[in-house]
Amino acid sequence: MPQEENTTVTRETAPPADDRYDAQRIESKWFERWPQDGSIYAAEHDSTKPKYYALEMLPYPSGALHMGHVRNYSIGDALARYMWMNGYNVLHPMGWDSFGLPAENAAISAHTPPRDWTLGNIAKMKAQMKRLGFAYDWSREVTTCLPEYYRWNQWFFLKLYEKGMAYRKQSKVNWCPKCATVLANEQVVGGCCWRHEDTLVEQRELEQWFLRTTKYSDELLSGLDKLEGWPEKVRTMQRNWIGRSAGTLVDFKLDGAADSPENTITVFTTRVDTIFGATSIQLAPEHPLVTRMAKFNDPLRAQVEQLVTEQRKAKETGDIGAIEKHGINIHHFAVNPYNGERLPIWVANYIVMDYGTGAIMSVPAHDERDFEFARKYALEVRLVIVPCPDDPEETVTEPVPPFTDLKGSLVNSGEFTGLTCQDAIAKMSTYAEQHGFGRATVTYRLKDWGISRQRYWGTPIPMLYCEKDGIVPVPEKDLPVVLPDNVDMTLTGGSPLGRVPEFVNAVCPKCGGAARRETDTMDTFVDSSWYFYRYTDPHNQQAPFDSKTAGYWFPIDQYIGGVEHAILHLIYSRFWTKFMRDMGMVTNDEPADRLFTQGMIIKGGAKMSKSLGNVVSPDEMVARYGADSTRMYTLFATAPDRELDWQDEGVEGIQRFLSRLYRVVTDKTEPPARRSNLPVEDGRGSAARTLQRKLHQTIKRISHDFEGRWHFNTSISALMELNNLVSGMGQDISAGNIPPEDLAEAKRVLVLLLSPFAPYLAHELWEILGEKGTLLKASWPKYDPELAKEDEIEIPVQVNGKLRSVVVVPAGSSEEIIREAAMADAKIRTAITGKQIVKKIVVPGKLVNIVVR
RNA sequence: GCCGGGAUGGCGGAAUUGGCAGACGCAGCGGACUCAAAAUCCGCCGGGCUUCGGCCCUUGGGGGUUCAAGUCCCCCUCCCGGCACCA
Repeated sequence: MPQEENTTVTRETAPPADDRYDAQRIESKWFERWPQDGSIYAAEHDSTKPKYYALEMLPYPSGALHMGHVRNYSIGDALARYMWMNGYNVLHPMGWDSFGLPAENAAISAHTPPRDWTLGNIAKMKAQMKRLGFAYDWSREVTTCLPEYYRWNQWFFLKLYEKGMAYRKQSKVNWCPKCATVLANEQVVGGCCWRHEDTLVEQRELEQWFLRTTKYSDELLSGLDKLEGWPEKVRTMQRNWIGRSAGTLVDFKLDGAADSPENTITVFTTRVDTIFGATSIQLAPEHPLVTRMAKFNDPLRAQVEQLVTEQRKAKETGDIGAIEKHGINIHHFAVNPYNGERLPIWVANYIVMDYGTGAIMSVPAHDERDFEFARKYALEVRLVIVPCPDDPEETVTEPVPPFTDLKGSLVNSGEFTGLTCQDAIAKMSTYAEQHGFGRATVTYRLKDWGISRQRYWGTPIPMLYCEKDGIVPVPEKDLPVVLPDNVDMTLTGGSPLGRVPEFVNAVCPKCGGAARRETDTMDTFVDSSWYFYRYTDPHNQQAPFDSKTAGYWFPIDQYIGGVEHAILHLIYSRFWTKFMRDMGMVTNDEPADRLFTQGMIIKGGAKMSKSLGNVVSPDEMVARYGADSTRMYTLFATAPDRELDWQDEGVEGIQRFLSRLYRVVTDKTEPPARRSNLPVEDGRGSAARTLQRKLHQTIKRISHDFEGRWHFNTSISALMELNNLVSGMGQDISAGNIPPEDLAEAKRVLVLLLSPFAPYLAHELWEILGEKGTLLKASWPKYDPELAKEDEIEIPVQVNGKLRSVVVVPAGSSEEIIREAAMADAKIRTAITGKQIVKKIVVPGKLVNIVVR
């Protein structure tokens, strides 16, 4: 075919650019038009409007956004936009959790200074966020690795130190050999490092800085009950983590030894009521008494060491719950202070040192583990609890051990015989206290937070060590202690900062003599524990933030992020808020009123990962389908809290939908000047009424989704239904069955409802419709419940619970009318012919069921 | 072992209070447009039977409550997440 002809054909058939939805054209146009600093999304300083603080968890600047981020931020952005349209003064900020190990690793492998690497990544990711059209006020951007921010970490550390909430202690700590640093308990997952899931964590003895999180153990726990806007799952995880356990401490004296603290074994038990059934004492292999006794006893030491090794191995591999119980009888005895009985002391592999006191009383009759152990070594099983039946008539039979039920009463228990278990626990604890050999106590799994890290890329801990004055805090006026540049990062052990003399060598502020700087840096979870307060007052030079300003914005109305932070970040943040409250900096008890945890994204049944090669890149999706389609798909594929199974074809589907919507809104078909079929009375024929009803129903559904369940997948379905209806009404429109103002209203509403999900296209269409005001602050449409109601409804008619017909009646019809309509229906008459009607169930507005025999 | 969440067409999922199971989308099939293809538009689309009127089965499995169960109750299987000899 000749070249010229071909060109002509193309010109004639290809529609002008504006007639087709062209995501790239529209998105680049609006990208240029929206200010780069996000100033159109700025919160108002002084506002009579109600406030709304919408917050998404800030990312670590790894170099590129992944789909999980896109999902997280698409949810938050839709919410923020919805709130703006509802007239709220919205705070919607973003920042960078930018300290941390990957920057150091990059420095080693790519010879790029951590700072350059990090800031470069931030620039890339910020550009991605802007391209995706997220509505952030960038003037409030917080970057935790900059001195403007981390100086306040140091300031907080000084305050914590002043209040005795930060302290230094020597202790066994978790050490990840790959990270070459200490980890908090929260960062150890199944015995392995949270960042290196194949690397076992070692135990090392080190001097560390700790924050006294345990001061708030009780409040952190009880506060969970009030956090009704948090997922039950997260609250349960935190409860488990805090691990409160009420029990009794009981001192057992070593038989035949001098009366001294070292010769006392304190056991922790939640069931002191069973103590008359104790037949041995079990110690953890690492218990101090065991260490002492084994010191000059080589055979025993060898045996104990084996138990220790075995226990550690089991702990590391996570099988501690499954190891076979065994132990060693060390041929010493302890005295039960309640009855003076001598109990043999054993060392057992199922007793761990880091819970309770590392010593238990073994009650085989009333504890499954003790029972298992006792059976192996043929130890005595002595019943001291019998069941209390609910029905007093029931005869009490002797239980089969191990009987662990708390619904029982005591037997063979001296003066406590006859008491119920609950009563006995209280009375026996008091008894122990009165006689000086024990007391009621509460233990927690939650430990103080070790924050020292032997790494470079973190906040320097503002402390000095002076030969003369000991530990001396850096004076507030000398903050920030700036992280030096040009630090050798190669992994030779010890803190990299320790190899920078200009940093280490300092002057003692007390005596003016030489002092050494602390060379450890802070755990990066310190940074994220309070960053959201800084957003409210990001440029403050005098304080982390102004209390009044924070008081206006806090608590966060909605916090959105991944469930992987359910424990770590969210417990530390709650702790920090409580500390700041007690300092008088804030008045709220909790940082966030409501929390939402979005589901993971998977592809082909597996988590996206480089090794599986199933990673979907946001950049690629945006280039291929546009930001609107990409974002909208993450909301459409499933409800936001569920796992999302990624399918590229699904994004195409959304793109097709946006194309159809574009066509519907830009369609120029005008109704004829003279209207034909419009009834005079109510001004609306059935087609017009159908459109009107659907319009109001759609506004209702989407508004409800925002206010309640957040099932944006059904919001988008509703939008599709509305769009399908309008696009199928071409004939009615050209025939003049739809009043032009109704059609215009439908298009307007369609664009308004679209805007939280697909802001680029919505802005383009808003302009095409000739709307003047900014879409961002246009009013969210209101629905009229009357107009949303159906005029006629279909009532299914069942016979014996099986669908046999459907009758149409006016909405709101009485039971009587519906019954008659059902009975008059031909199909129903056939179905019930020759049968006896037993019952007719008519549920107005719902259905009819005729029961026949 | 304990706690939480889940299982619905070929696929992702809907069904808000016990009331027509399968909305919406994807894939597939058929048709229109086209020389053709893509794009777009229209129609069909859980399974089985059918005399084409319909009939029967179907929400992981088994039992129950009810006129009526995906939804409530009891038992069981599997999957995901958390905790775990926690004394």
